[in-house]
Amino acid sequence: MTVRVLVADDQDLVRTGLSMILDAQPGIQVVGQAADGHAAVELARRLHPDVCLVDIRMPGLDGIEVTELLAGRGVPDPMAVVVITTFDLDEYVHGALRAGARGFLLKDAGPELLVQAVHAAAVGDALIAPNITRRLLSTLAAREPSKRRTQPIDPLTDREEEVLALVARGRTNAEIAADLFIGQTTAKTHVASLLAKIGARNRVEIAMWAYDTGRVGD
Amino acid sequence: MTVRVLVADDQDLVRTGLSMILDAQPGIQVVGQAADGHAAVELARRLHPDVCLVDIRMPGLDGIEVTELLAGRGVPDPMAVVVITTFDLDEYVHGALRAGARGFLLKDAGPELLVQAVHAAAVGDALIAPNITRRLLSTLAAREPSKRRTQPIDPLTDREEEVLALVARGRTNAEIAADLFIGQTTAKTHVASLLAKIGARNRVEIAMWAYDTGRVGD
DNA sequence: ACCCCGCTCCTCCCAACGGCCGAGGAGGGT
DNA sequence: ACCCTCCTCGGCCGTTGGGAGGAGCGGGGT
Repeated sequence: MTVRVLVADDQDLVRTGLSMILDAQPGIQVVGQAADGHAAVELARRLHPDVCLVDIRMPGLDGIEVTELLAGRGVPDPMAVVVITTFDLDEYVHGALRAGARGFLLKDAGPELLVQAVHAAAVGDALIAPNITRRLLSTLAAREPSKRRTQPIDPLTDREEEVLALVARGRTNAEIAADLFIGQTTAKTHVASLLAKIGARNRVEIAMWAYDTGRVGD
Repeated sequence: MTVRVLVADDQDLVRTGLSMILDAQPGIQVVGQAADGHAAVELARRLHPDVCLVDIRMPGLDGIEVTELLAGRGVPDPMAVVVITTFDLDEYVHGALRAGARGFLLKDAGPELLVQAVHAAAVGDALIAPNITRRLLSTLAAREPSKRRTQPIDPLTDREEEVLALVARGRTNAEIAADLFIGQTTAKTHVASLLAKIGARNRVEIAMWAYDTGRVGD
């Protein structure tokens, strides 16, 4: 049950350093090393390691592109990729996580964190360095403050919620009627109720409200 | 430079257990314990601990409400709150993080993780349990895949971008015309171009597209 | 000089939308 | 029994939206 790891970093010292740290750990075995992105992808596909530890700055393919290829959406057999970098840049973090990374570390992190991140990735979990997590949380929180802003006013009925979802998806009254097996008149009635309750002037404002309150688009 | 911690949990055994784990740690001192939400808030405000460790399930105020009061937006002197729970529910996680938590742990986590989370919170960082991070990442990734999905097709002109923004905000053609100092006919022309370029069937779909591609709502 | 493109504006037409009125039936609460 | 809410549906009517034409003007590129 040892975790098989592939280490990819273009700096020889860093790469061997990381490998030694991991290899010294019981339960972890470094099965391959790569010095550039292309080699990393090729090795990963050949060795099928449990976890790939990849640096962002690499010649050829950078770490994010490697992650995209190994763990991105649409990849048939996604692998666990932990991204590591020297530079604490938001674009790196977002890029890596969007690409499907199962972990993100800075090189100034301690060895314990590295080991924990590898183990977490191996079992399908993900570990992000605490100093990065903090900023991630603030952007995360800033992104969804709503849900209370315009909500206090109204309890929507079940039917209205259904209609709301359809309106917010751009369906016409006729389509809504067909989807819900009701007459268009009824569909119009529900839409009218929504307009009144939400205080919207047209269905686009209904859609906006749905997005802002998180009822759609999540 | 010891970290002063407040532990809040309604279960006596768990609370004292957590306290003992932390107190046994060099550099960490438990300065207070609370068995319900109200006591936690009151104690926290009196003792000003460096980190508050709060359970979610508590009588009176639950952990999320406590977090909101101690670290929420609008709080003058926000404190570092680490939330801990037995139940791995998405609503808990989102609620806690939105409330301003600087950490999130499950009770089945190891003592090391707890200690690391406290230290991270103390210095302003945040640590989230790996098994939670993983799901957090997937919802995070699912939320912003766009920006590429429907974009490849069309370069919008400057004017169209302006009209797009207004359409997505629910303005009528007449209002758009007034805002941009153009005739409504022209406004309609731009909207028609948008419909064609984006492939939308009505202005709600234009608004949807605007939200999905991140041109509005960020 | 030319053409292409973006911005502007026009007309005609019909479907969709939204406001306004009313009304009946099912279900829960008192 | 009564009331109240929700869901269902009808008609009328003015406004808005969206499709299909065409057209003039200015700037940049060849």
